Amino acid sequence: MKNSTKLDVDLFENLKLELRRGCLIVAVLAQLRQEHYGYTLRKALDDLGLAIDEGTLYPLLRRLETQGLLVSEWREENKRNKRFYKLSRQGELILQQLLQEWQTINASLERILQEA
Amino acid sequence: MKNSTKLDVDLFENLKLELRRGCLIVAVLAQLRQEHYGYTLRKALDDLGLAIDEGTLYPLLRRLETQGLLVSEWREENKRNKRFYKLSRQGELILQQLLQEWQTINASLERILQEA
DNA sequence: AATACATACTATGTGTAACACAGTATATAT
DNA sequence: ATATATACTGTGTTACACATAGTATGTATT
Repeated sequence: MKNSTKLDVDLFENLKLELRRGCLIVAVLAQLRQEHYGYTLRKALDDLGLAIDEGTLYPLLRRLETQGLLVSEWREENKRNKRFYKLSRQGELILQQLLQEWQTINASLERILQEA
Repeated sequence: MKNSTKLDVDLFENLKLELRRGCLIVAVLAQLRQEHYGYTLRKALDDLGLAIDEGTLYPLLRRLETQGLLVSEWREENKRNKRFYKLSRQGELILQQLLQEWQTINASLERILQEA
């Protein structure tokens, strides 16, 4: 029968996804300091423990390119066409700022955890 | 004239908000190991460097209660009625899991950053 | 040579939730 | 009497993830 919608999905899974969401953007930007294309980028993140669905990663890449953080090139490699992405100049700047924010958040969370 | 929509808002601000979003949930849950009401919870988070808009915090609290992670009580204190929230049993469990996930993400991000 | 599987990306619909903005209301200070 | 801080509620818009499905080519297997 299996009639599962987003509603039945395990509550913790959803919260975990929400927690990852913002972090994934940082992870993607950081990875793209070196050129990658979607498929291997996804594998790389997966290996690092940051699994991301195709239907999430590809739209994210396009969105980040639209926002000017990435630049891409459609190129042939090993007889196959692939879209290669890498960080733009602006992307580098934003990445640095986001990493700083990340530190701040980390510090805040650690302070909260020490409270109780 | 001022015709600002979400689109004109500074790009970095949006990304920062996205990064915070998931973390805020963890921060809120962690803070609510001790009872708080909305207003002081917000101030506390603000002091920790995790500023959150009223229009974001209150709906979040209601949502987390609906999901069973928080329990609340409408009570008078200093001649004013306030809604006091605290972590439920299930909330404690979820918080522990989310903190674990947080460690994992942190470790992954650090590995990425060491790469280049 | 046919089939299956891995690779690689695209397209569309739906649901959720943040955020902007505005509103309600009481206590305290000036 | 008025302003300000406190404390919460309500509504609409926008944006994005995720689910799902589709397209298409290369390589390995039988």
